[in-house]
Amino acid sequence: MIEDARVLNEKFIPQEIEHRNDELNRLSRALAPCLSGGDPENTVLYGPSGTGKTCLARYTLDQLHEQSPDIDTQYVNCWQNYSRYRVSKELLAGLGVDLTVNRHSTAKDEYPHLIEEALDGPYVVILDEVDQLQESEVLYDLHRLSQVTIILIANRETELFYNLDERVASRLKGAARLEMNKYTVDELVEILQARVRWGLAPDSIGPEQLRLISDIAAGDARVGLSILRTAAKYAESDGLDTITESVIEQIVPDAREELRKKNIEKLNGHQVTLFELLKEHGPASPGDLIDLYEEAVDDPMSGRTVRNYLSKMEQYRVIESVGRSRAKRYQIPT
DNA sequence: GGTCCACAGGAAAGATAGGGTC
DNA sequence: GACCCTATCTTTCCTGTGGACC
Repeated sequence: MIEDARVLNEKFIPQEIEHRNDELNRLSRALAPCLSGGDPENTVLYGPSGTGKTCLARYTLDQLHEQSPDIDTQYVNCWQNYSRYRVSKELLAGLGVDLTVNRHSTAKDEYPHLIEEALDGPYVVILDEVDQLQESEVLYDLHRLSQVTIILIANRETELFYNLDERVASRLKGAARLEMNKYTVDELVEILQARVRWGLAPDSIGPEQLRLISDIAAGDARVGLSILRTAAKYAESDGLDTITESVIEQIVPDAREELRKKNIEKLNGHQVTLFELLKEHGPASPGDLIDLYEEAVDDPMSGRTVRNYLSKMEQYRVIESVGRSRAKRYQIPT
């Protein structure tokens, strides 16, 4: 049934972007001056997860690079690369420079100079999940480099600017803004139809089943793709010719679990213990959770560190919190 | 309204690891 | 090998906030 598994992967960049024509045109226009030696605009893309922000940005950069191979581009995920050092390292890697060679003898203030030295023309970079950056100075560094154009991707615009250093925020206020809204059911059906055309055998899933997946995904293309991918794998392993509604309903919990597992893999041992405790004991206050954790492990981290862990786990969407202050409880998302 | 307590999170300092330099 | 420098992680201390209770 599965003819090209890559197509069903959320990281796959399609040949055409569906239902984002306006956003695509605006982003292309903002970057177009790169091609003529002009002054491109920095851009902020924001909107809920699964609305195609990353896909749109990467697609646009691929097109730009295709039109002019002299333009360097780089994608950096700030969730994994949250410090000034890590972002700079990725940006230098995009220019063919390995920062790890001099890692322990390079002052942070030297990073922008190293990037400037390595530049040989326009450099367009995507900073995905930029609201996860812990050291926003890197944005200040990049803003000062005239050859660098940045595309910032975040879930909420207000949170992005709220967390930024004042001087960085004021410099980015002039950047172009593109808001990406959730897909409608019809739009998501068409997006999934295209993936089915490219990646699955003909007639392996009908429009009614795709509509059911889109309904369940509630405008989130990432969830929709995960359900489609899991359903195709399930049907294939069971020797079925088509993905039926009962298959879809059966695998939805597995598809959601698959998405959660990807995030759990990013946790350290202490964080996994906290997750398991929460799964075992149900909703718990931070204080109770810390008590349980201290009983469960031989060499526990301090309460402050555990709070940092819980905060990070919430950002990973592995756990969620309800209530505030004393009424606050952590729980596993349903 | 005042007090207590739990919680969140910032700041500073300490510990550790590891590469560069002499 | 000793020392220096840097990144990263952790801990301690502290302040601010908000709910519960009197």
